[in-house]
Amino acid sequence: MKDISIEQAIKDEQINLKDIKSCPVQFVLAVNDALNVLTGKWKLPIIGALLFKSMRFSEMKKTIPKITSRMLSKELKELELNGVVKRVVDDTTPVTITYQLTDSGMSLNGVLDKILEWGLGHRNEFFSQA
Amino acid sequence: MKDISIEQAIKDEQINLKDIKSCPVQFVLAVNDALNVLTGKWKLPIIGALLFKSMRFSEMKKTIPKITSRMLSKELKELELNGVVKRVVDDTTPVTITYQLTDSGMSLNGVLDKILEWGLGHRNEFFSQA
DNA sequence: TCTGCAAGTATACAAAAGTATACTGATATA
DNA sequence: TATATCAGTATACTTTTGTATACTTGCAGA
Repeated sequence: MKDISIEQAIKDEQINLKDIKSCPVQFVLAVNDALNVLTGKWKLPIIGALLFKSMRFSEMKKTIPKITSRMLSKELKELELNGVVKRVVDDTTPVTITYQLTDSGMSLNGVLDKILEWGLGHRNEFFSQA
Repeated sequence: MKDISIEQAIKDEQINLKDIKSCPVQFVLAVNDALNVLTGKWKLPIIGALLFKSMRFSEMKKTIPKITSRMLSKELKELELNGVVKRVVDDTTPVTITYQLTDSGMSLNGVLDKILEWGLGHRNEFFSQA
């Protein structure tokens, strides 16, 4: 068997996603990446805001209810470090700083759709039997 | 406009998932449900184990490296409360207790696939440019 | 009777995540 | 000159999460 990447193997359907949930390190790492990007009290509101449109720090503070400067700053740094958010410095006077999602960040939209779908289905099932 | 459920509206494509990420309470709650079920250090290992097969407490302890009784117990209770895990008491002597995923729990498989997919794509993009 | 498993509980502690509040330094506007 | 905005930092504190370790009750087998 040729030595190809996991991603290629998946594309080629040599590996079927459903059958390997309990498996290799790379997969665990990938899932963890995704969950780290999504968890904590403020990640979702921040990503949600930026999915709507790119914004400046102060605008985000107004948009996201109850968030403090400290948390917004902290979370934005983390998201930037994880390659989900881009901090763009525009060379006006005074400088304008804009936060926007990277391509990866944008593609979280699909993940969130799936999560939302599950959540709605789950609530239906759960509350109908309870 | 008739008064129909949100889920129906989505099915009927009167609402498009992409356009309402920053919107109604029900949606925020649903996404939160899903994330609560997935976050914390041990939720994923536990769900992963149970996706593989139903298990008893002691078997889970052996299967999941480093988890303590306290954490396993705590997390299982929470997952049960959230309708993701079922605790089945089998009336043998002595009684046998088995943990298994509910239908909702099983359907997390699809969500995890999507998350995994994003994680792999993200790692690719991220490490190729760094 | 002694040992050990099963399915946890109890207590104490450490570390991570989040909150509250005040402050900066540079620029812009009244 | 006084005030306000922007893009954050700094410090101290509380809450939530997770760890370590020991213990419990009921039964089974040697």
